[in-house]
Amino acid sequence: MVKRVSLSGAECPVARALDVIGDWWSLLIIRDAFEGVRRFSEFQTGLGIAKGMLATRLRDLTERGVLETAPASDGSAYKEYVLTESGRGLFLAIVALRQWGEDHLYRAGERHSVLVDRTNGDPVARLELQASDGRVLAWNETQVRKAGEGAD
Amino acid sequence: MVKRVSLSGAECPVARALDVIGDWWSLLIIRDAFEGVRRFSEFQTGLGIAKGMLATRLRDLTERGVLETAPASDGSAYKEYVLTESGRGLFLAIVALRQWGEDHLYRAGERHSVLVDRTNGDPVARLELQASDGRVLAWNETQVRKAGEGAD
DNA sequence: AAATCTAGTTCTATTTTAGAACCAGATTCG
DNA sequence: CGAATCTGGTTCTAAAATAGAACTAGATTT
Repeated sequence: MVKRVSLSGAECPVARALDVIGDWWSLLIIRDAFEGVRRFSEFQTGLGIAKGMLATRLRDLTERGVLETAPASDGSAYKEYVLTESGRGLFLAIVALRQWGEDHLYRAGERHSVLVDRTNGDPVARLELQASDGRVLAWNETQVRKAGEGAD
Repeated sequence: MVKRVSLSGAECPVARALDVIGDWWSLLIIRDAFEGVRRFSEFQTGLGIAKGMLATRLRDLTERGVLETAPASDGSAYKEYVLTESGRGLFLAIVALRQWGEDHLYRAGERHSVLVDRTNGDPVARLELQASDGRVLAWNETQVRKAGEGAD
């Protein structure tokens, strides 16, 4: 066997993104990082993940530039894992998954957490895809232009 | 061993979403479905996925309500896999991953495919998260309110 | 100084994956 | 029509990933 397929050379950005964060745990780790989780043990108990898995995921995400380590903010000799600029860029991907989950994965009456505006506590708006002129675009009003075709 | 952890009962919508589409191949299958791929063999050659994997992924996604089967549109006796309403709801999640990949996973000069407005060929705008009143919100201006806290 | 906590590493059993081989029914070719 | 081929799988095996428990070194608390 050749080893799990790598998509890191793909010309499709979706494939490359999944190559970095497309496994079971990575996006959950990143979600927790957005909510302020920083320490190994916090990730571990919060996610219920095996310590070995967590250690390799944190290492991989750090190597890939999504997380970075920093000295612990409480002054102890331990380290913390925080999102890099690149990692923070995943915010909208997580919000999009959240909105899809809210819409399709809860039965009526079932509760879920809600993403709110910190200044006033209101739920955030739904994401929308817009054209360059601001029109809202549905999925079937778009198209993928392959690399190298037309203007680049 | 207990078997791969299930997140289907989580109170976090992100976790439930990942329970459905959080594996290696599902989002790539869905991405291809958005681009018009419908037949088993099209998915198989396009993705380079093993047939066994593809068969179980298509079955799982169908059971979970992301895809549905339909008689082949060319009149043959075969069937096709098409996105359900729920599956089409994943469009923005894929767009968000695409934009992140474009921003962070290509070196200068490397080409990638581009999502464009079908009516005029212009690249689509970047996704933005807005507050209920339309202000653009950054990740650190938001907060997750746990299920059951405050208004629900 | 002893006890405990943190952040891992290592080990094993089980599950998942990749890939090849096989197969039945549908379709095309001669 | 019958033979060859194509489609959409299923089954098999070996390799890799995962879960979970046990162990450990260094930091911190008592």
